[in-house]
Amino acid sequence: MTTSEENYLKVIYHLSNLSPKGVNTNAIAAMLDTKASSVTDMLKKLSEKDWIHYQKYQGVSLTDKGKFNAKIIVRKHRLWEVFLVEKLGFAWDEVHEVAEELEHIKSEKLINQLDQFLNFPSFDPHGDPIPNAKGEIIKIEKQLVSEIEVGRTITCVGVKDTSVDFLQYLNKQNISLGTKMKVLEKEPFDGTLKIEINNSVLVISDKIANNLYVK
Amino acid sequence: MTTSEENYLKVIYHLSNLSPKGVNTNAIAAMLDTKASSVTDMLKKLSEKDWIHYQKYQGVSLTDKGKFNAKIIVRKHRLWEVFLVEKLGFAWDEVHEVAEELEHIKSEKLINQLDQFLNFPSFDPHGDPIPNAKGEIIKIEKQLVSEIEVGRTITCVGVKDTSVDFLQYLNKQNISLGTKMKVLEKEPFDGTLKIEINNSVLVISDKIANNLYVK
DNA sequence: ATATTTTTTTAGACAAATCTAAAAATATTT
DNA sequence: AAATATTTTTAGATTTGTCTAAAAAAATAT
Repeated sequence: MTTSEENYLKVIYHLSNLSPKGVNTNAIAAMLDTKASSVTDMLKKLSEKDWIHYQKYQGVSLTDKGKFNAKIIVRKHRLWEVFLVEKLGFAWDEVHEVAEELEHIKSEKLINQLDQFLNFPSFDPHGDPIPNAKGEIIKIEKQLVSEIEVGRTITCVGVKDTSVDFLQYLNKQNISLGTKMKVLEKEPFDGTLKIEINNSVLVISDKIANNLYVK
Repeated sequence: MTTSEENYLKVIYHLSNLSPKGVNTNAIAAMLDTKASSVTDMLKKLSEKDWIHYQKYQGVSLTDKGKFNAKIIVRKHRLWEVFLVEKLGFAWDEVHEVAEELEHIKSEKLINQLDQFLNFPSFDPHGDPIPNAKGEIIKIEKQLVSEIEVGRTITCVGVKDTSVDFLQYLNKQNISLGTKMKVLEKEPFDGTLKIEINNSVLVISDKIANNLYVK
């Protein structure tokens, strides 16, 4: 399995969660910052190897084999992120790029020993679940801040967007996994929220509220 | 710098220590398990980038820039080997292949944090010195067992050959870094040695004696 | 239902790294 | 010093993953 093939599988896996009917060529191209024609070429190859169901013009979905492979790549990515943060002192906004490279290292022993070394973590530094060696994932119930009714007290358990910009915004506001907050007020017009954090009041946009998972 | 370019630099670096006059195309091809014509192609490219001195038919040597880059790759390789052995419980004969992949991960922060995490080790699991971030290497005086005169007591400090076969032979004989031994007898005909290890006597071939470093 | 727009695919080209086969340069032998 | 052998390079082809431009299919709008 080449690095390129792995990247396609991973992207199809992530997009499948959003559009279970079938993933579009253009969506894949956008995620991988490449051209639709390149995607079509690769889809043929992945289909050849029985990792995706592919019919011209119909969008794609992962086969069981493909889904398992994708989960193992996600597992590797997230375990390396834990390693970078817990052991090497990286911040949560610094890990993605490096993990993108590390996830392609090919050694089952490496990843399983790493898992053990990290004490079999269930979640990565962004609150995303880490598949185990069999590809199984723990799903926890979590909601976006935007879905919480006024008055509830909640705990931050993850982020939807993992971009550097968003993570650094959260750093600036002293919000991290485990941070407790209370929804004070909701503006119906634009979805802006007033929340209480660390005994002070913060106004957040609907875009922020739509990218922060809480419980 | 591509993975392929990095592998060429590393091989030229290692071969330069053996033949300081200039490294041959064929020698590089043999080390990289590729064809001489492929090597020539790459040598032109590396020369283009000012990492090697290259003149047709004359063999190559590293420029200062090239040598520095090579040392950083070696640094990465050896640090990862330490990580695999010390933190993930790999045996010294299991680390090479994985480290060959890990050495190509591109992040200065990663490698310097890893260095710190490992407590700035000076030697890798095979006793080879680890260049620091500036590319500086500590050289210790070490000799091959084959060069030791009869009667001396010595300590194993490294291996020349790092192949799985050789390392597993040493495992089998309970020889590792730090193992003390005494040269009891030398057979002039074929270089076979009798040595005392852990209060028992072991006969080793000249090939073994020529690949074990001691002090 | 037809026209228009958008999405997807095809056809053909390109760059990187490799290969084979043949030519050129160098080294070795007689 | 000439003949032979070895090493190295060149020329041209191949593979992988990508690209552009154009064609085909599907979706949307009129």
